[in-house]
Amino acid sequence: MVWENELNERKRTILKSIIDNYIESAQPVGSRTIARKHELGLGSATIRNEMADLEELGYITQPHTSAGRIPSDKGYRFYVDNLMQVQSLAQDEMIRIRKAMDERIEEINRLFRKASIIISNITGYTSVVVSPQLSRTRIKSIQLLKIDEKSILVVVVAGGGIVKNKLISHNQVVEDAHLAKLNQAANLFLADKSIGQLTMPVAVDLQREINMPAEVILAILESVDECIKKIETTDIYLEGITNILNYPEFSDLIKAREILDLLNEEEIITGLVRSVTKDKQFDFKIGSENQIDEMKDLSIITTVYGREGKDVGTIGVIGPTRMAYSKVVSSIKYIRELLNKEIIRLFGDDP
Amino acid sequence: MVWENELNERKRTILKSIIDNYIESAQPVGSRTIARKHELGLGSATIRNEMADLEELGYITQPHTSAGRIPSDKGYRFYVDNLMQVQSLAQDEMIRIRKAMDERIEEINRLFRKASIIISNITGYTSVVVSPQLSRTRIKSIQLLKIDEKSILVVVVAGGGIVKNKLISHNQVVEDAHLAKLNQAANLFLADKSIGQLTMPVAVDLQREINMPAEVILAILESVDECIKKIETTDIYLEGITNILNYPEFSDLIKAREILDLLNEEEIITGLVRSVTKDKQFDFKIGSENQIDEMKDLSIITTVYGREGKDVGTIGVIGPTRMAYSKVVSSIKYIRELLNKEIIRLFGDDP
DNA sequence: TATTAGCACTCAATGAGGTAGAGTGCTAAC
DNA sequence: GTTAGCACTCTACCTCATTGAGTGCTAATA
Repeated sequence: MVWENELNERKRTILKSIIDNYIESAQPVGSRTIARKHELGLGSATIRNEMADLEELGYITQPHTSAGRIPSDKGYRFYVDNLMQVQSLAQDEMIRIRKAMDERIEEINRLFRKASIIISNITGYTSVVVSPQLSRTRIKSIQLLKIDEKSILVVVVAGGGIVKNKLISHNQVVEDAHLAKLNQAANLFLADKSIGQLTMPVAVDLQREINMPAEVILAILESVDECIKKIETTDIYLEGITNILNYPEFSDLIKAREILDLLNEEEIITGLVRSVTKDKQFDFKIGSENQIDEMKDLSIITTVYGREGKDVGTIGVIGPTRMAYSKVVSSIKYIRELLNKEIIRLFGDDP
Repeated sequence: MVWENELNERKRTILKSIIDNYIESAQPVGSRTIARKHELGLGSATIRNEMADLEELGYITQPHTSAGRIPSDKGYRFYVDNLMQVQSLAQDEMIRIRKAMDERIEEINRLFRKASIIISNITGYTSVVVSPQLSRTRIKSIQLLKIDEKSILVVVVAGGGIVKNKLISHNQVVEDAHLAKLNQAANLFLADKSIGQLTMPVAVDLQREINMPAEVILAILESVDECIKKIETTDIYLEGITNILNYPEFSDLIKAREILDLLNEEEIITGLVRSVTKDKQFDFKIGSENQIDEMKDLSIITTVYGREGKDVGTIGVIGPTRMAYSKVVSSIKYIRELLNKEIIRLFGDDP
């Protein structure tokens, strides 16, 4: 791994300068550029020597002999770990974000989508928001409704305005009293947290009490389970996918298409994003650190949001490895703050 | 418009040959190619003369003096109206589609998504499915559920497994009896088809009967209305958006991005697709026939599906003007057939 | 010993010139 | 009416030379 003290102060300054420059210009950075720009009082030759060292250590590379240097993944890694300065957002950007978030949203899913859109707008990259994984302790109520003679609607309600339902059709007439009984049973199982273990025997037991075919009972209970699973499933909100086409590193059509297709695979993205981020920390996955080959020129920055320790979701940005890391971090930080406020407003003091 | 008899038999044959060729090769088609390929017994010079005529009439154009000809929008229009031969799908493709559609789906929305995916897979273009606009006569039941002391869930169920709901929070304790009354009232309004006209006065009227604040009553009735509106709203399922990157005419990054962004604007696509298609007919919008400027190199083929005369949705394909029109038509035809069967299975004999 | 000026060298990018080939339009002959 | 033939046009492609940014190395300097 990166040996923290491998680089003296001067090398760090030069590396930072190279990376900052490259992030902005997308062009390999030469020694003269650094000498001129940065007031180090050093000549370009000295910087050339340092750059040769940095290259040997693997922090930067040369596209070809007579070009400047570009950061390697290792270089970016050192940058985000040690060099990057994160300033807070400019006042006008904060205002812009606040304005966009202003509208009161009562459905939590729409809130996530909105947050995602704002992030991609502000950063210019692709944004990703993964909803928190809600535990079933969050479920408030289960209801079975008779829609007509031959169909029953299962409704499961959780905190935060989340409602899932499933309609079941059968060819048995179900009596109201029986349905009420089943309703009770389902809620009981829920309290028990054991609804996941519903099996045929349980249904047979119930059947003794209420005069309904075991299949119908089973179908109903399975639907309840399905709704609960839906609540427990995380949703993913990706926005600004086509933004990556704005960056010169993806001007190759074939590569661009590959990446767009990848970003459209929600499961893959979910896998990539589900990081083991510690509370409030930012997690960086730079280029090839994302195992997947197609991601070798992309970085992902993620962090968690939500009420501490309880149900946390992930929020992040996907962009080229040459990403404005500090800008992205400060943007996410600010949006997370607003998002958390909204979540608390919506979920209130639920367990 | 196109003067139907402007073209004699030979010109038609040549035009068809040019277009078929161009659709396949994406290369301008020269006179020799036509002379060689097509057994017309004509020399290339004769065909050159005919092509000059066709160009003057506006059916084909030349990218530059020494290139072959490519069809103009007018040429494509004549092609789809008069020349195109639609054969039925190859046996193995039918099997492929049937296999993909095989899984029994109970939720109509998932059915539409699946159909959309299959179309884009089979054709290689972007597919679009717009769900039918359901009229409120289709609504089966409205239910108001008390979730806890301070929240009420509105559930509206329509045919085809469609369920919409909305959760309302308030700071009034609502009694069960009152809720039941409200429930009745909502269903009454529904039968009346006048729920759209709910206004404050109505709520005040209701308030006389049941002891609840007018705001709460109004909020509930408004939510009912909102759910009904959601049911009446069409959904759109776009798949295979990135497919257009496969075609050489969009190898220009800037143009590609423009088109991808356009395709991501669901409202615009809905507008484009909502055609005045007559029953069962296919509707072609070729290139600049789609008013929108960014669409000038794209064509849209749409048709309707669903139970005749009742609630029809739109199904279609968006691709380059150089599209395999006949292949697309036969694919859509076949998928529509399967889709209709499923719809009848799901909706049964509802009104 | 650290720094730097100077210089030879490398390589991508750019542009000019030249060629090949696909295709056309026109003319004259069939 | 059809077509062979030919001059012409234009793009695509190749090659070659030039430019300029940037490097590494060496020798001189502080």
